[in-house]
Amino acid sequence: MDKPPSRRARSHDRIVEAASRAVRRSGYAGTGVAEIMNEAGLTHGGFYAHFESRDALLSEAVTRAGRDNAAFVERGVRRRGKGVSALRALIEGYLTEAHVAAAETGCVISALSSEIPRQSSEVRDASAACARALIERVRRALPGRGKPHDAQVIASAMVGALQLARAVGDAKDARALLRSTRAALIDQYDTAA
Amino acid sequence: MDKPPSRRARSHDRIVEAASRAVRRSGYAGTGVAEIMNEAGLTHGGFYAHFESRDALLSEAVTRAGRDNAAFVERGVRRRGKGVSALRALIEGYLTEAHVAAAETGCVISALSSEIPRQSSEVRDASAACARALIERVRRALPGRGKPHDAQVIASAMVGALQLARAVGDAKDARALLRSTRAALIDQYDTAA
DNA sequence: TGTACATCAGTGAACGCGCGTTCACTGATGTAC
DNA sequence: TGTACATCAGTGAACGCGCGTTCACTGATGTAC
Repeated sequence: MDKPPSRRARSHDRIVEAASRAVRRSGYAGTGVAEIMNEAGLTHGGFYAHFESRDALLSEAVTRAGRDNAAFVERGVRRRGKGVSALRALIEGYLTEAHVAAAETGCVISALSSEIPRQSSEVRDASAACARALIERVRRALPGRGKPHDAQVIASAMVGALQLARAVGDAKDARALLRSTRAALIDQYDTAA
Repeated sequence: MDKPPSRRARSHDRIVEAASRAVRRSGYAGTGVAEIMNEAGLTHGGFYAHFESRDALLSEAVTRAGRDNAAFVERGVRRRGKGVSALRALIEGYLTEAHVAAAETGCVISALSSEIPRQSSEVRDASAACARALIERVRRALPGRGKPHDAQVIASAMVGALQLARAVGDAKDARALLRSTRAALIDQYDTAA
């Protein structure tokens, strides 16, 4: 059986976990080493025993955030998935007011997308992988014979709508944006509808 | 007739113009007072004679960026607009590789969206107005009797696709994203097609 | 048109602050006997 | 099971740097006569 993780491994994990939330809450630029170490219950001095640089942490954090969120989405899809297509469950889970409010635990691409092109190649590569994974997750949820590029369009609309909903500031407008986009995507791409 | 603008007004204008590009190139967090003053041909000391704070500049900059880009888009739509619907001209102008590459002069929402929720209320309000203006511009381009919420969906897909295209890093994937989204939006919403 | 003066825009040095990073040290962990 | 010691993870002070902001001063602008 697995031996229990070392103290070091547990700390490392807590740091990355804290960073994966911080990065979605505060953005790449707003995420500081000292703050994260503090959230992980440590002092900032120990940071470089765990990571080569702040960017190394950011790239681990975004990868972790993508993975955690994917797992969360999978659970949601399975839970909703009684008599509802996977695509519909995915879209309805993503385009919710709860997701608008909870960026910290939500989709990492929607939380960071416009910052991605400005990052170091290390962080960009990790973030690009998350973007691809998101599109791939949409693709797998498509009913039988969706046109090959539908996943790209659906992912674009989902990410754009969530971000616009967060950006417009007004709750009523945000709701309208989510509702319109949910309806349009399900109407057009969910053949089971 | 208009009296010529004062030295002060000309400087103010150069600063805001420089900031409107800087903010799209480097993000809110990456835009510094000294750098912008330098780009405007001034030294940083004079900054606070023009603006109450850095945030005051950022909110002017985003407003300016939105207005300039809107004007640019209008010109593009008119230029393309020979025998092509306004909606098609708008979508085809927005979802291009040139726009992916030229964030600095492009749509301010696509350049900044994920950073917007983290800004001061001053900057957020100015940015939210740009987001609304973008949706409104799409709405005006819709053919006769588009369903009332189509503009929200189209704007979401445009913003999302442009950002994903910038995020995936790979030029081939970016092109595919743009192409899919252009085709899907025109196919579904451009009744003239 | 020219001079004298008041106002105003811009300069550059300085400030305090928070950041990423380094490092000598300490205290905890876990192995050897 | 207990002790001695080596290794390792974490601490906290310190560093240099760049940032937003302030300010006393200078040089340009433009008005009054």
